[in-house]
Amino acid sequence: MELSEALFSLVHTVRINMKHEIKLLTLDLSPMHLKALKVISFIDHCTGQKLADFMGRDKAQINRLIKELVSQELITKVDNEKDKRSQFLVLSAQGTEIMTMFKKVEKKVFNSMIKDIPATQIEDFVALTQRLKNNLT
Amino acid sequence: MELSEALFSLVHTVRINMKHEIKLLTLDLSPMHLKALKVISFIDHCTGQKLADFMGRDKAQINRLIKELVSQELITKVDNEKDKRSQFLVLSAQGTEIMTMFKKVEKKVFNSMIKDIPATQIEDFVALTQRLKNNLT
DNA sequence: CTAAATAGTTGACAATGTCAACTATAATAT
DNA sequence: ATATTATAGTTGACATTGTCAACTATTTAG
Repeated sequence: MELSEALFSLVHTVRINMKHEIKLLTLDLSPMHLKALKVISFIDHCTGQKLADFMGRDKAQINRLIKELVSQELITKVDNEKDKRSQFLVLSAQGTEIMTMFKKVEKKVFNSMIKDIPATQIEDFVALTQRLKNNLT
Repeated sequence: MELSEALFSLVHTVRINMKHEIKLLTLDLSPMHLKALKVISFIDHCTGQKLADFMGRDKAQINRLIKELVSQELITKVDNEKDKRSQFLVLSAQGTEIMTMFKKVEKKVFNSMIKDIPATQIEDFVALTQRLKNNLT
């Protein structure tokens, strides 16, 4: 089987599983909001612009998304002293809690995925994955 | 690095690259339409229902998507003699042409990704990818 | 210091996604 | 065989998400 097909097929299956598990959490959060929260927690000193760039979306939409996350008290905006045009997005206690739940679910899915594979083999796999990524960026 | 992070990060980078390359094709086709076309060419004897299931979307939306692809003459509907409720979706010559271009772009991205990796290592990688997938389904 | 670039904001609108109701056909259980 | 239930597709109304262009405030470059 081709690498492209194998890779997309795996990720598709992972996504289906994640989607199912996340539904069980009944988070009352749309997929976009959850994804944004994830990216905010992932990117160092995340701003609206960085979020828009990473998600490959229009900044208008991202701006509204941020407003909603702020009004839901999942994130707060912190002034950037170095650049007064922008503000940093940081998770609130509640936002952090949701990300913790999310990561738990992610771990559950990935653990069942690697259940019978030796750790060294997974380490090699991760190493190659990173190498492949570096070839593109 | 965690497997989940490595995997999502790789796929994210691949998607960004693919998106960029596809833009250069100036296909005049929305992302959804292209994705649907891809799934139709991928799934054996694809019907509207199968397409909706695979894409994890509402069948109402999928139905409209199909109508548009038909009116753009990228696919045709073929009656299913075994089940008169459903019709098979098949690519037209033009739809096939677009998929050929798409696969070419995909190959280009993946080739630059694996450029310096021995073929046997890629084969092992693909094998493990499939094994991981089977652990989830 | 001026001009160009960047971060964010907003309004208007377009594309995508969802829900519920409906028809036609098929599968299942008496 | 027929009544019941399930499935494939279709449609209208509506909700969410995504895009474009114009604008302000700040920063950077010439």
